[in-house]
Amino acid sequence: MNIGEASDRAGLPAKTIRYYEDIGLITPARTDSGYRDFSDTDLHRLIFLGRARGLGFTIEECRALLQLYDDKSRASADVKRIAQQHLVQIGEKIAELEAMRATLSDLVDACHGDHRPDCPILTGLSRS
Amino acid sequence: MNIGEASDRAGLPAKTIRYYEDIGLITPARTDSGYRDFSDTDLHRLIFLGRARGLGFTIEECRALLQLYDDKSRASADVKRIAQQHLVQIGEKIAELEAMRATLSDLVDACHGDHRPDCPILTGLSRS
DNA sequence: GGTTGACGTTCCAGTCACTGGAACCCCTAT
DNA sequence: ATAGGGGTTCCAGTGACTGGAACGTCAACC
Repeated sequence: MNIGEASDRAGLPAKTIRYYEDIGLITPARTDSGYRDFSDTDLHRLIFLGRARGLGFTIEECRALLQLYDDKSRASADVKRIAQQHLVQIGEKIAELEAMRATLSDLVDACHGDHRPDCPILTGLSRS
Repeated sequence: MNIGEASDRAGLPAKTIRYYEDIGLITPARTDSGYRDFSDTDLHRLIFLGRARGLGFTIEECRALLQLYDDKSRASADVKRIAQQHLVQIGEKIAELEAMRATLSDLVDACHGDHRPDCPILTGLSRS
């Protein structure tokens, strides 16, 4: 199949697929005229990439996961370790955002939000 | 004060401060020899920027907030609106990360994590 | 067989918010 | 005079794409 169909079926923009080839995550075949020709295996890798990226894995983590995916003798523990590290990172990010939300929420609550120029949000942001 | 002291007192890398000048968020004076010369007002703006960025406001949001900060006749409602929009965005991001965490957590739980090659995480990522 | 239009190709530049590094200048102390 | 620790500019790179230009290919229709 060519890139349009692969794009539809994997749910990834064609641009992104070309980019993934550029950085060596996939290596689709080529037709005589130079069109990319995606096999089912290529498609599966693209779907895999879409999911893993959707779960917030970085490209390099995806590369590592794909290597494990290809490696028939991998230990599932290797995969689990990567996934668990990533879970920790997600947790940290959530905590960070929740701290932001709490701080900003306090500032917003303190702001009367009318036409007067006095604003606790700006004061809160600038106090040293 | 020159950039090193401003950097220390604002808690921002000198590189970042130069960048902020580049994109017009601050315009410190210059000495005869070309060194940047930060006033207290400049420092306050830097602190303001550091806080706002720390709360996840984008540079353009910071620019808008700084304009409101400078505008003696602003309405606090304008500031509140920006902050509330940002709160919504933070909430969305948290929800997204929590969905990721749930999915990935399920996959990790399903993985026995031993030396065997069979791995539910990889299977889960590739199933279409 | 010619034309149209959708699809494909490559390559370059831009995004966002910095960050690193090179090459150079200035200031103070010894 | 020199050494060092500042400062300066400018260019390039990050991550993960995305937009656009300029061009090639394919299938369908007349």
